[in-house]
Amino acid sequence: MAKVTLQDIAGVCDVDISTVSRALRNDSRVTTASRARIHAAAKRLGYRPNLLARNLAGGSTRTLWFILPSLDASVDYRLVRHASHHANIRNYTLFTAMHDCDTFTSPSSQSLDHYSELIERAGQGLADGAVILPRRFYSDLSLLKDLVLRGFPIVFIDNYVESLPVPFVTTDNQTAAHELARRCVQAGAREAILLFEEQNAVAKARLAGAQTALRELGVPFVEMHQVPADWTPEILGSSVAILGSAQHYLHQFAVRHAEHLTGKNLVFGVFDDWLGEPSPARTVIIAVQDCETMTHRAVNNLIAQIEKKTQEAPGMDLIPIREFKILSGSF
Amino acid sequence: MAKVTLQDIAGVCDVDISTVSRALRNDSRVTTASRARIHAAAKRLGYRPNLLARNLAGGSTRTLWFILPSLDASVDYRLVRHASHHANIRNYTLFTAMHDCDTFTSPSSQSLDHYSELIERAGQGLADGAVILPRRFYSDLSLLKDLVLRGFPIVFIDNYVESLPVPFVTTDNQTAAHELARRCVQAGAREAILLFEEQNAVAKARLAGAQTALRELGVPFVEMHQVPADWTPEILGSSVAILGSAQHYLHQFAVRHAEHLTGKNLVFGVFDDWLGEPSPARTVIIAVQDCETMTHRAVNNLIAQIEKKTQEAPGMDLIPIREFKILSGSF
DNA sequence: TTGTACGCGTTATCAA
DNA sequence: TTGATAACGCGTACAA
Repeated sequence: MAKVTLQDIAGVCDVDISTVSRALRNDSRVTTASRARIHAAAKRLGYRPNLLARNLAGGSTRTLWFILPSLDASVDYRLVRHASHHANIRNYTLFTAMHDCDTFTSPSSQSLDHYSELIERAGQGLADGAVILPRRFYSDLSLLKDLVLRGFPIVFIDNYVESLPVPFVTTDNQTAAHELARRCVQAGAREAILLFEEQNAVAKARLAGAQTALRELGVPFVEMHQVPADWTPEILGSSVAILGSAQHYLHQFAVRHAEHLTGKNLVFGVFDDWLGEPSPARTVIIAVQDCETMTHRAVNNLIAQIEKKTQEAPGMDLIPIREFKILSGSF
Repeated sequence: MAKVTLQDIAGVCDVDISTVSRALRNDSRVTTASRARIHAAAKRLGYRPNLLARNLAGGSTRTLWFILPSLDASVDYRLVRHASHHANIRNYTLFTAMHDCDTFTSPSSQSLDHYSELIERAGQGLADGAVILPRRFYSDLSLLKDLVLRGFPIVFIDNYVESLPVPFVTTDNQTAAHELARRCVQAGAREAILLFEEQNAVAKARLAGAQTALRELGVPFVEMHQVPADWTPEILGSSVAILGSAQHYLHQFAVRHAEHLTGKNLVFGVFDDWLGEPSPARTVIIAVQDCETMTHRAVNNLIAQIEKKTQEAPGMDLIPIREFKILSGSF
């Protein structure tokens, strides 16, 4: 790895290092002749600018980080994809940093360490700002709080941490779940099972939306995080809707209670994605989040913070669902 | 974003900047007293070391890049996860860089630009080495070739580019597909449809393995990338195996030919993952790649190149399948 | 149009 | 044990 520097080129071309620097940046104040000569020499020697040095001198990296726990849900990947796209448009490079990557031997502690380390590094000059997707509540918010207080540009996406004055953009989950539940009933369901957990803001909003819709429609439902003691699957009627945040939860639940669900007329209501056949449901209704708009808003807000150096008014940016898809079996 | 530097701390504590540097790195040659004083001041002022400067001075970033087109297949995510884990163990930080993130308006050119940009940046001081997953054949290999020739440490994973002398690690796809086909026949299939494309090394190896197995067992098959002109789905018998690289391809094929497949006794053979019920198949046999071993080998090889500064003997490291899973329907 | 000199923040090598 | 000083590679006012 012989590293070629501006100095080396300067030596070969017999000019000063600063002339080389200007020539390679196509500064108009350099003779066309020597500019060509210098470019040729640079190419011949295999010169590559050192980004560390350039960023250190320039005071900016034009780099953003997208910090999130994992990429195992396809919606996460879609967010990263679109965020990267919008960052590129604004002439920034976006890097993905995941902090649940290291949860093999000792899940909780390792993961927390890795999370802290990322938050820590974000403010150490490697990035100009960060989009953060906080999937759960972190026990230790001090590092994040420090970062915010020091004025490091941050935008939350999808989920948020209530106690921090940071702008965030998320789906209007309550309205989305309301509509999703309504459509499930419209598709024939006469009772419903809600699989939304209560532990994060997103699921909480979805639970609230679905509850409201079902109450308005007079459709009875149970929530699986607080199953009534006397409830057994046997009391189910023949037309049931099951709503949850991801295929994973619905399928797991269906398999576990397969004996009671077989033969029923099932409608699944889910967010973002469904792979394969709807089975055992007759129909799957999918609420697809608008990842493109979400990331567009998030990245623009972040860059505004960076370039204007002024914190955007922190607040919630609620994005509507992009579309509702209906999936019916082919067999 | 008031940036606090060593200089600021030095001013407050009335010592030299180099003493501060040593104190904060817990160098034993600093008085316990002043070390405490300096640490306190650093904490009070909210000092964060600038990683750009540190890496520039130190000549190394202890950072690896995992460059890949996308993360839409779950196996990709698993590779990144494990690679990050192994990098952390060796005290490196691994970043994920995707180059198909930018394929919305003008797929081919944009994506190529982004790919080139990443390859270019990898060698510009931001990383010490890179694990590269080349999903397809890139039209322009010159940048990559340059990087290799300049001695930048690289390891290919999963797929590879034949003309480059770079070590790579991949699954023993031929043996895997051979076994997968054998198991499908064992599960009752009397003929087979192979959906492996011919365009990349991985699929080619899988195709070859499956072909060999089926010939050995005397089971007739068709390849869907070169369907015989006179072939129509109607000639299918009642027990058919369909083999492909991912759920996506199998399901798409099944839906397209639903009318001819309904009622048949189907066995699916697939790699890595299957979400939801096997429907329309009776059984899905899944060949799960050993991502942990693959990334372990790749990262270790990469770090060996970096630290010993000697190119490891380039060659193919073939990893066996981790396990074969069998998925049967619950309904 | 080109060269000089300094700054970016940190580490490391000398003296003292 | 500490302080001065030189790298690290590049950008850029300022002077020539």
